[in-house]
Amino acid sequence: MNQNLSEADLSHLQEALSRSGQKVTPQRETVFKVLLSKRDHPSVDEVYNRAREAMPGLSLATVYNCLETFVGCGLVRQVNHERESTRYCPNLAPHAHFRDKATGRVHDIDLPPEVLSSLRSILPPGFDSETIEISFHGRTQAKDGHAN
Amino acid sequence: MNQNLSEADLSHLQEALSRSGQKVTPQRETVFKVLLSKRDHPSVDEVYNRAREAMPGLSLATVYNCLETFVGCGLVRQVNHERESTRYCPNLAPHAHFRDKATGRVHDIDLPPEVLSSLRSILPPGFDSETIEISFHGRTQAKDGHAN
DNA sequence: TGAAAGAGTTAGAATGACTCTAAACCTCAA
DNA sequence: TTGAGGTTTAGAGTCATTCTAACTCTTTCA
Ligand SMILES: [Mn+2]
Ligand SMILES: [Mn+2]
Ligand SMILES: [Zn+2]
Ligand SMILES: [Zn+2]
Repeated sequence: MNQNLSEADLSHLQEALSRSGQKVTPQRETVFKVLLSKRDHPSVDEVYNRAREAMPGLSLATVYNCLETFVGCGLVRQVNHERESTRYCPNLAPHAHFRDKATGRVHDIDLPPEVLSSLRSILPPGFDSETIEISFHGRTQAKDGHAN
Repeated sequence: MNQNLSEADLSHLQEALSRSGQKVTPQRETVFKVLLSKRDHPSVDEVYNRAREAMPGLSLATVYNCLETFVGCGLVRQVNHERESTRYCPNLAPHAHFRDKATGRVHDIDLPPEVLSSLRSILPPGFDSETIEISFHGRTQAKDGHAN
């Protein structure tokens, strides 16, 4: 949970921010690192709590601001399930989400191109989709075993 | 927007409610009728406003209660898009939702069985899904023409 | 050097969809 | 009649999120 952002991750951040005229700041680095180091779709509060370990003065408002900024420049995706609080996901590959009814945990489900296009194909003419959100809800067999 | 519930719709309501030990009431009939008569995925407030035309004394709390009851006995589905307020849908066939970026309107998109099963097939072993939610977000060509 | 500008951060207030509470209301069956 | 239990209701409460306005930091250039 410590260690700095890798050179590659930092330039990814740098790149995406400057593309929309914004700057890398210590707060943004910290929040981004939190998202990358444990990809369990944390809520704002979870991000806040984790980030404060590295940067105790960080405010909740800033965490909201950073996350909004990241979403705006395509660095992370928001994940919503029903009316629960919004979670954040730095996985930029096309994927669906599976929420485990029992634990509340959210898992990434890889979305193969052919499934994605079969989905697009159900849209009638005249419907141009920019984003698709797919979320499963159910149970997982408890053969987990790893921390995370 | 007036006219009573058809015999068939009323017994559908009756049936579903009694299956879970609950009763048909004038409020539930009114709210259910609102959902059936304009299937545009209204929010709670929209349902409330429409329902009060037929039943002026109806309270917002009761609308929340009725809708929760209907969801509980499988008469309607909740539809969420990002953090917007929850909308309600009486279409029980498997379908996805398309939200028009420009108008905010939500459209039903029919979901063929083969697409549904291709979706289920992306789940790794051990993941048992009870519900799938699919929502598109984008624009529609304005060749509408009908009221509703 | 030393304002001034502008982006970013912060604490706390405000918002709003939703949920809860407790009293009133109904219906039905002793 | 009475009362049990489901339903409805107004209003209070909750909580994630957004807004506001003051503060800080960095950059620009007189
Ligand atoms: Mn979702
Ligand atoms: Mn949705
Ligand atoms: Zn994800
Ligand atoms: Zn629908």
